Amino acid sequence: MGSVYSEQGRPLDSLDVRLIRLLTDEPRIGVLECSRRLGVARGTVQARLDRLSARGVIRRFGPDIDPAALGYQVTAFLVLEIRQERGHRAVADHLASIPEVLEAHTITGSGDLMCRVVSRSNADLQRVIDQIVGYDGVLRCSTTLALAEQIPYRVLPLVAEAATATRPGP
Amino acid sequence: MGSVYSEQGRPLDSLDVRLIRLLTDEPRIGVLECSRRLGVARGTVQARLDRLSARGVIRRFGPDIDPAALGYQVTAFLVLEIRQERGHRAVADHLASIPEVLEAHTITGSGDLMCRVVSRSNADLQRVIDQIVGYDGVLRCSTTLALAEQIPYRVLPLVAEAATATRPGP
DNA sequence: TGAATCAGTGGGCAGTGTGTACAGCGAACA
DNA sequence: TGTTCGCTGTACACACTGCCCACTGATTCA
Repeated sequence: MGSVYSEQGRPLDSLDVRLIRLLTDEPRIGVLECSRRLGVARGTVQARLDRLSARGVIRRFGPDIDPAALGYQVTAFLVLEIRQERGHRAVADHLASIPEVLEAHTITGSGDLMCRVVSRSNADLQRVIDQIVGYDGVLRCSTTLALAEQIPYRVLPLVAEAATATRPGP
Repeated sequence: MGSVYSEQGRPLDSLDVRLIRLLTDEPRIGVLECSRRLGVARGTVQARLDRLSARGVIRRFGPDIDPAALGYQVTAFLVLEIRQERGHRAVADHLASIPEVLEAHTITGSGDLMCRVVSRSNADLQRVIDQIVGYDGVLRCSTTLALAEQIPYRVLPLVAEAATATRPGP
């Protein structure tokens, strides 16, 4: 069946990539400034942005919050084993109620759920973990601390790749 | 020693939280509109934003790209074991050269590096993994597929928590 | 081959937001 | 008690936005 997204309309072209890169580097600039930097008409930039948003490539323009700056300097990845008879949903709801849980995925392998949590300190992490395993749908929790961020989250290289990889042949 | 961030200036107050929430929900609105919605003066919003940026709480306002919309619908977490005698740096550099690697952390536990990668399909994931283990600094790679996103990445609850947790007593 | 469609261009217009400055005011602090 | 700091309200010049139009060039379709 492919997928909802697989059609992709037309793939990204180099202007899309340059636009995304520009906005990533200097997010506060407006459409007009973009058009000047990219050497195209303002309407073009506007149309490209509309299309990228409509296609879902650009999800939002929200502020990017740094948990560390809020005092949450410890990051950990937890793999949970759950009582499968109750389903993932209940556990996910429980996790969602804990602010320190930043994201959660169901996974393959020996565990059932993987989540990313933050805490104020290693000691504070214990409190968060206690909260998570306090729920009786959670059987086990194995914790992996993130020591240093070798590659901070990034998408730009992927965007560039997506544009070149799907470039139609001659 | 606390940490670089531990001082935190003053903690977030409720206006900060409401501002961040507002900008998250409707990122395209400007400072003036924010001030109207929040019922404060425009200068106040401007000052708060400046402070939040200066403190590093708001990292940027960049566009949030959805890899799935680019055709990268498979997400996986890889745990790498590396030749430690060469250090993490070389491996991290290698990983950084692969667009499908979205982030990477050094970790505690039996592995050395954990990274998040995306690919166009399960078959395509093999290609990405081959690229990663093709580098001889990488000894082993254990792969965990992310099946479903139970909690998409979020920070808002944490922001609210940070504000209430540090609220000064009466 | 001719018609239609679509993306891009360049221009204009009214309305609105931005950057910036300034004076006044209340609360916190020394 | 005086100072500092954050917030308010106001003002002004400038720039940008959203929206419109007419025109061009390329591609698709009949």
